[in-house]
Amino acid sequence: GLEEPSHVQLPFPWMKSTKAHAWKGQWAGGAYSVEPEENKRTRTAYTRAQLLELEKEFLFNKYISRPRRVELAVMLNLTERHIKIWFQNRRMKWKKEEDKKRSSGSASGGGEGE
Amino acid sequence: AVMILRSRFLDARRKRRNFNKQATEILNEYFYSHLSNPYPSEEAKEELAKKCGITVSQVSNWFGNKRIRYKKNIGKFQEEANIYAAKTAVTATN
DNA sequence: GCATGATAAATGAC
DNA sequence: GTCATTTATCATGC
Repeated sequence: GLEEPSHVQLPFPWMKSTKAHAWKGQWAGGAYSVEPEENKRTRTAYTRAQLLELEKEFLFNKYISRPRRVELAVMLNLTERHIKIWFQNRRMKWKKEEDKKRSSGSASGGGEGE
Repeated sequence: AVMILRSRFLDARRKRRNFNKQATEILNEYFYSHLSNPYPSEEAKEELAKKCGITVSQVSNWFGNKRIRYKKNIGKFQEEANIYAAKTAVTATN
């Protein structure tokens, strides 16, 4: 017969996917009815040329203006949203790198380099 | 259509080394004793980092990976969950 | 051959 | 806008 799970793992809220749940039902027959793969979150793979241009622009300034963003979007065949998000992520990365430099140069220890 | 080309050159060397068994032990203990909400505060992350001998970023990476991989396949981690559940009779009520 | 840590798009809270 | 996080993907370890 069917074994009854005596202490089923509670489906805590954090275990639910926020958007585009790409995986199949984990507790099917239980609490949730997870849809099959709908729209998988697409991860755009930027080309070398695109990244090069973006990096160049970032070197020029960390914040991109709206007009320039439109221009760049056309030039690189990307959406404005792509550009916007790329700059946001790039700034975070930059900040992290700067943080690392600072901590590495001052107080004892911290040399986490290669 | 969005053509996803695999032009992944060496953007960065993602060198990785596995953590100590002891570090993994500590991280897992925290994870399974806070399974209802496995999101350590910044303070908790720092403490874990110190105890494990790794950086705070590495702690964040570990929990990020653990959460997504756990919820993607809960069954796979059931055995591990039982082990750590028995190991720590701790109040997980945050 | 998958397990695992790191990186980077993409999302969402604020 | 920042920023922690999610998610896919990558590179490595074993």
